[in-house]
Amino acid sequence: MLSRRTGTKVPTIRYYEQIGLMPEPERTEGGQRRYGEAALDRLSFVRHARQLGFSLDAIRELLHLADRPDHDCRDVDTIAHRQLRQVEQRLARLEALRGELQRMLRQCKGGKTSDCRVLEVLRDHAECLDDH
Amino acid sequence: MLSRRTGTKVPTIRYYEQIGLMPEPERTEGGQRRYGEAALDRLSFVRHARQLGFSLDAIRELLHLADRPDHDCRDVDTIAHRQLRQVEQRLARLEALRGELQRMLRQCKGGKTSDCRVLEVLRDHAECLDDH
DNA sequence: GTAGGTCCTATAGCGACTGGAGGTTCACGA
DNA sequence: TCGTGAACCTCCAGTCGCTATAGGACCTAC
Repeated sequence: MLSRRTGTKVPTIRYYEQIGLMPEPERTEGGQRRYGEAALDRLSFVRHARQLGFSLDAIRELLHLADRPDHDCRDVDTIAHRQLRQVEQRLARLEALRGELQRMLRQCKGGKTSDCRVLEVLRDHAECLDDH
Repeated sequence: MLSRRTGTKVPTIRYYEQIGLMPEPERTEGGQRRYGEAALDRLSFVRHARQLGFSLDAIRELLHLADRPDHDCRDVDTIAHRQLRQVEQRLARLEALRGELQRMLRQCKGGKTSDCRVLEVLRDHAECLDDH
């Protein structure tokens, strides 16, 4: 049910429950979980934050803050900014990698692996432009 | 020694040995590892490829090809191109995330968490521009 | 009543390391 | 030659965020 309505695999929901991100739901007499609307909202929140790249720890903080409506929202802002900075750092790094890979591939003229430029670049770090 | 000369932690080298990326080196009488130049070169190659984002499996293939000097270098090219494509995909995804995070943060005007725009966006996926 | 699909728990695995415990060996200085 | 301290040894557990499997129990519809 919950699984299908949020596109989340069952073991994932189980996992969230285990680490305390999702509350333990009611059970039928036979022991199967039955979820309410609140659980659906919470799971949607978690999944969406995950898609935006937030860590489960960050999401735990966000949920904690969302449960305190009177709290100043500055803390939420801080977490989101932190996440943005992380994304920007990863972007910068990946852009550098892309450049290096492209440069490496441009130099390849075919032939034997013995004079393959790609392998040479990998062998000799000094040939790199940026110091990853 | 090897650890310091390549900036690789000892357990990491141990791990590479365990999964067969690094050969088992000679040992002293007391059982301690002693590495030669070949091991240094190989480890440098691995580390550099890792820094360029290649998976250990891809690196295994690359090493395999590097050991066959007469082989056509097209296979090397293929692996590097695959890697480039992966980097480009990750870049595209991260750029979308950055946009969404920035948009979310621009809307925040401070105040209580109860009307925090950031939390609202997380709650309501429909507010998102792209369908991550 | 029974067939099927979904659910249950528990456990192990992924990639690529990292860290710790508890003990051994090596290199260097006196 | 001995002592000391650093670096090594093996083995195992943990990280993150799931995912998969095995071997059952249950629930719903016909």
